[in-house]
Amino acid sequence: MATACLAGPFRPLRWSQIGEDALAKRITLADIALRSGLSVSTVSMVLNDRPGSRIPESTALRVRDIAKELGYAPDRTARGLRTGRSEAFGFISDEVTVTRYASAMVRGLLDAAEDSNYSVLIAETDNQSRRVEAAIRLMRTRRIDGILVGLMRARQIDLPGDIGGLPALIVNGKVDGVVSVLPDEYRAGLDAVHYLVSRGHRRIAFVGRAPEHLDPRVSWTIGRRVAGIDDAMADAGLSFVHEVGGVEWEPELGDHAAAEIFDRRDATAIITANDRIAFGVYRKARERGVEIPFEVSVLSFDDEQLASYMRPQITTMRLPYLEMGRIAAECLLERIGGGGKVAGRLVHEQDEILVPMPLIERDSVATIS
Amino acid sequence: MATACLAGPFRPLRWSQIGEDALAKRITLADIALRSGLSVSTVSMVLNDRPGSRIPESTALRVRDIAKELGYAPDRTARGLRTGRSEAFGFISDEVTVTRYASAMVRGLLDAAEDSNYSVLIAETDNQSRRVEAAIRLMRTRRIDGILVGLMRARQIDLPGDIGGLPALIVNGKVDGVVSVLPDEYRAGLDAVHYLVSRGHRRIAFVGRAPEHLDPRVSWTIGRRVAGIDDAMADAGLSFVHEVGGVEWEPELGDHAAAEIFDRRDATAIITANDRIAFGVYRKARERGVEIPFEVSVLSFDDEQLASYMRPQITTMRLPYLEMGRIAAECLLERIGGGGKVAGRLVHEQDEILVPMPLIERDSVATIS
DNA sequence: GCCCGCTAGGCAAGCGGTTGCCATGCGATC
DNA sequence: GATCGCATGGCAACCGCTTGCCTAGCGGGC
Repeated sequence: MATACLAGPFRPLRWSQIGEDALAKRITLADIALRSGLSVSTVSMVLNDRPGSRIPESTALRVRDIAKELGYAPDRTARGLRTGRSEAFGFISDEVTVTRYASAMVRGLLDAAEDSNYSVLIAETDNQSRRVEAAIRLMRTRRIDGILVGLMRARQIDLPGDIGGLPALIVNGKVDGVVSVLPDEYRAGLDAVHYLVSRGHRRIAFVGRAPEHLDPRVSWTIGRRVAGIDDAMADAGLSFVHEVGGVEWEPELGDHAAAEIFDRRDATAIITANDRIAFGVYRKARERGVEIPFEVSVLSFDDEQLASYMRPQITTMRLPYLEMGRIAAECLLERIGGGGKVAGRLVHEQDEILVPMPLIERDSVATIS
Repeated sequence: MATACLAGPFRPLRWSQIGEDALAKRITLADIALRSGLSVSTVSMVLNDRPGSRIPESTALRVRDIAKELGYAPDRTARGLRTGRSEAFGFISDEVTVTRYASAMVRGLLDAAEDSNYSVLIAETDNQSRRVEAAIRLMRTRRIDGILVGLMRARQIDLPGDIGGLPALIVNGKVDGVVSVLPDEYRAGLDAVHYLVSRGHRRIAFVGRAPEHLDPRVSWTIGRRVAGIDDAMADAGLSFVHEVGGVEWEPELGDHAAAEIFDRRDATAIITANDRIAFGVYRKARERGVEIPFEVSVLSFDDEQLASYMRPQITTMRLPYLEMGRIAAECLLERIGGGGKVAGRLVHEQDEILVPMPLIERDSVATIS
C-alpha cells in the first residue's frame, strides 16, 4: 500500500490545503457576546431559544443577526461534552456498505440523519464479533446517542458488544430484544401471486424453495416470502404446475430450472425466488429462443442492481433498502428525541416494523386471456 | 414514512434497551485518580505515555492496571474539545455509497480508519452543491481533522464549500489544488493490449471510443485508458481491425457492436471499454451461438459486480476502488499526523497518486497460436 | 549549613458550550 | 419612602481531558 503513495513522478513535499487562514479563527459564543454586549449565557439561551428564558424579542433579534453575520455555528464537540449528547448515531453493518444488495440502506439512513442535522458514524465489521465489539466501544467513546445495526441478509444474530442503555434498532435482521425494521415479505409473496393471477396466469412454476432457508439464523424472512406465495396460491385455488428447489439462489439454478420448465411446456409464468435465479432463466431463454414474456412470464423478488441489465426489464418485488434505512434512522431519532422533523410524533413500539415491498412492474409479465 | 412505523400488530409503548444501568456510570480519569491516589493529570500523562513526563515505571504500571480493571476508555469528545482534534475525518461523496460501482471505496477507507482508531463521518450529496456545503459545514462543527471527497466516476469538479485549512484528498476525481487518488488507467490500457498480444491475438476490435469522454469534466481518466490502449497497439505494430464508437457505455452498445463484429468475422478478440458493454457482447454471442472465448475473446475494464454474473467469467482490468479508498485514507491520516500505523512514514507529495489496476484473469480470453 | 538539582507529581487554566441560580433596575404598590 | 415583584440578563460551575508551569521532598556537594 505504502508504495502506491510514492507512484508517479516525484515532486517536492507539499500538501493540499485551501485557504489556510480560514482555520485561524473559529467563531464562538464569546465573540457574539462581545459584539452584542451581552453575556455568553444570554447568547446561548437566545440561539437555542430555550423555553422559559425571558429574553425580549428585540434582544434576541439582535443576537441572531450578529450570529448570522459572523457565520456562527455551535461547536458540537463542546456542546456534546456538556450535554452528554453528540447528535450522532452509529451504524454497524456486516457488509452492507460494500455489497450490491443493500448499500441503498446506507443512503436512506444518511438522508434521514441529514434532515435532523445528525451525523452518522459508520463501521463495517465483516461479521467478526471482535470488530463489532471494537466498533461499539469506539462509538461509545464518542458518546453516540443511539445505534443502528444493519445486515446484508435478514437473519437472526446475537449482538456481541455492549450497547447498554443506548437506543438501538436493527435493520434487515433480528436480534433478541431489539426492534427490527424488516421488509414485509409475507405481503410481498401474497402480492406477487395475486398479480400473476390478475394477469390471467393459472399455470405457474416456482423456483427456489429450500427448507434450509427456514432456519432463522439463515434467514428471518424467506420463510415468510414463501408462505405468502403458498397462501396466495391456495387462496386462488391453485397449485404450482412445477417446482424446482434449490439452496443456492444463483443464476445456475435458474439455468437448470428453466431448462426443466421449458421442456415440460406447462407453465405460463415462473416465479423465481430472487433476481439472480431469474437472470439464469433469462439466459436459458435466450439460448433456447424462448421469448419472455410472450412465451413465458417471469416474476421475481429483490430488484437488485442486476435487474437493471435484464432485457426485457424484469418485473420484481423490490426489497426496499432505501426506505428501510430511512425509516430505521427516523425511528431511532425519534427514540433519541432529538430528531428535528421527527420529534413529537408518537410511535408505538413493536418488535417489528414492516416496510412494504413494492411491485416494480416492468416488462417480464404478459397478460393472458 | 411515518405510517410504516405503525405497521403490524399494536403493542404497548416500549423501547428496546439492553442493560439500562451500563449507562449509569462512565469511567473517567478522575475515577482512576481517586483509586490510585494520584492526580488526574498524572493519570493522563501515563495513559497517553507522553514523552518528557517523568513518571516512574512502577507508578505507570499501577495506573494502567487500574485503568484496565475499571475498563477505562477516554472520552473522545472531551479530548477533542481540549486538543482541537477529533480523530475523525469526513468523507463526502456524490453517490459512491449507493452505487454498484464504487462502494468498495467506502470499505477501503473504513478499514484504514479502523486501523488508526479513527472514525469516519460520511455524507452523500447527490452532486448538489448545497448539500456539499452543508456537509462540510456540519463536519467542521464536529472538528474533523481532514476530509476526503469521493466520486463515483473520475472527473474534474469544483468543490463548493470551504474546506479551509483542512487536509484534503480527492478519491477517483480531480479538484484543482487538491491531491487525487486515481486508478492508473494509462498503464491498464497498456497492460490490456499487451496481454491480448501475448496470448497471440493480432486481429483486435475495440468498442467504446467517444471524443465526448475526453472532456475532463466528463472524465478525467478515460482519455488515459484509451491512450494506453492506442499506444500499446502502435508499439505492437497493430491497428484495430474494427472499431465501434459509442458514448453510452451500456449493454445495448455491446449488442450492436457485437453484431457488427460477428458479421465481419475478422476479429479474434474484442476489447470493450467497460463491463457493461461486454455484457451486451455476451448477450449477443449467446443469441448467435458464438462461443466465448473459443470463437472470440473478450477483454474488458472495470470488474464491476455485474462481471461476476457473466459466463464464461470475464477477464477484465479491475478498477481498484477498495485500494483507492484505503490508500486515500492512509495518506490523509499521514497528513493529519495521527494515523497510528501510518505515522512516521514519509510521503512525498504529488498531484496524483496512481493506484494500479490489476488484470483479473478469468475465462474470456483464449490463447491462439 | 546552605544551595542546587533532580525526581515525582500536583495545580489550575482552558477548550466552548449549557444551565441552575442569583443580581440588578425599574415601576407599581402600600 | 420603603417594599415588592417582574423583566432582563449575568455568574460561575461543570462536562472530561490536556498541558504549561510550579512545588515538595530528598540527596549530595561545597
